[in-house]
Amino acid sequence: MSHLDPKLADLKCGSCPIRHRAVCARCEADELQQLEAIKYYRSFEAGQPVIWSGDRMEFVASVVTGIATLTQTMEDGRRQMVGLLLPSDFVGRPGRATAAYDVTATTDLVMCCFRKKPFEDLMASTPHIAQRLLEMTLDELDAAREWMLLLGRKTAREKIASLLAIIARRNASLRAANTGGVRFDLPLTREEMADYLGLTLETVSRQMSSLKREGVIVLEGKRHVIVPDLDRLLEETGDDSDGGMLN
Amino acid sequence: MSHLDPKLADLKCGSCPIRHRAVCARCEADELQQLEAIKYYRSFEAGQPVIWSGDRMEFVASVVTGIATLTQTMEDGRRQMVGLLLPSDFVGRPGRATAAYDVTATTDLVMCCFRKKPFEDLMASTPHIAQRLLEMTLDELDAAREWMLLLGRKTAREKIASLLAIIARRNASLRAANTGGVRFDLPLTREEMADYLGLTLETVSRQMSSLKREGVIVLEGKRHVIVPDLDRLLEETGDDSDGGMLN
DNA sequence: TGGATGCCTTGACCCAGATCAACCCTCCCA
DNA sequence: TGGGAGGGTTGATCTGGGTCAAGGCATCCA
Repeated sequence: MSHLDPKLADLKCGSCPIRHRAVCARCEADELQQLEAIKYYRSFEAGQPVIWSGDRMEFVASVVTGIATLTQTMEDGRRQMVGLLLPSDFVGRPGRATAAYDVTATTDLVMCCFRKKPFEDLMASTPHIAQRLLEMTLDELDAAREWMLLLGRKTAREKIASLLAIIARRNASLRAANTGGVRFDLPLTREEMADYLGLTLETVSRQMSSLKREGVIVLEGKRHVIVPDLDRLLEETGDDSDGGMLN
Repeated sequence: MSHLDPKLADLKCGSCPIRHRAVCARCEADELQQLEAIKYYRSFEAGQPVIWSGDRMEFVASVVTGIATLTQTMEDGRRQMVGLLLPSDFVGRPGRATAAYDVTATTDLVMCCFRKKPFEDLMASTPHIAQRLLEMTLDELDAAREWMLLLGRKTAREKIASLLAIIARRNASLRAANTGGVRFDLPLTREEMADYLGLTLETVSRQMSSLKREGVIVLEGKRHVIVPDLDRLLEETGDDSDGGMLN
């Protein structure tokens, strides 16, 4: 769930036909060749499960296009989303045999998979890859910790604003013409938003309505969001105004 | 905040006088020698800050003895603890110049520090170290995600029980004589527990009283906890009964 | 063309946990 | 030897967000 670094995202990876930063960034010819040999693509339709918690997991992968979610479920059905995988994000854990979370495609999804065993071997012999993965994992850890603050201490309104701000940031390219605003499609249903934010879907709906009523956002249909003034939205998140001090 | 692996924790690391698994586990003679050259110890008294969010951070480190916390604070003072560092846990991020969280010693604390720049150089030349760090970071990420479920979906009582269970697990060696129980000292004040669990200190106190009233725990003084029946406590956590399926 | 299904909204009510406040205990040191 | 600071408990009350329930609006097929 690390935030996209545009420089890395735009690296075209040698002969790899699709842009993604997961493992290829900075990779050199022979490493790349070895990666090519063990990689394959899989696609999923919106709504399909990628893997269930506890299943054997024979690969690690990175998202090429589309969006997937990681969720945990308690026996009584309470659900908490613990990660949102956007293009270039990585799933799977070298050294672990089974999946720890349910992974689901929320939109149509293409993933670039690497068979786990050869990937691990490759990692042992090429320090670049372990270092790159370490970097990405540390980004994810930071994102998870930011999310802990949200879950533990923010109000419902701040949670919604924070989620919108994150999606807006990842879609920063889609600026509304010549204004300080942004527009984007929500990739999540109200229920999925609730699962991510530790709320109920009714509360999500009410807070969206409230932000709309007060002009912080404009809704076109249920899913398309226009943020006329990004700073106004950021004020609602409860975060430090300076946007964080990562790196 | 990864959970202690007793096997690794007990590795005595070559000439390193103090047991900790942070970087030394499995290390070989020359790597070790290089690590030795850049390491030094620092100690802190209970309550002292180790570093503030935003400060320059010239080292990475692992906890040798004692307990430290990672916390985030919002401008209006709301606080959320995002990590609990127990002996053998690692702090700091190669490749980042400033600290992202407040780090505080909650008990007397000894840390084994490595100067950052030479540590990064060493990491670049010795794949073991990056891989070891990756493994540890993935453990922390899992722990963070488990905590997200707690913060987002568990009740106050389940949160308290979960925290007690985690501390009990890390102190599994201190089993109460010949019973299925465990005893340990709480390393946190009620307020720190609250900051960790996303609650207020009053709620923490009330739930502790309630667990005590119902015999799930016995309190000797404010801080010493006896868990007469660990399974009974685990039932209160809301978690899957099978204790998770890590690895 | 009409109902069924999925997704979303809104209202009425309730309750877990926050807030506000009083008080207790223990340790410290003036 | 007393008072004050730090930590903890408990009670009374309030409220944000959960729960329950009704209905709206697309889209999809029969």
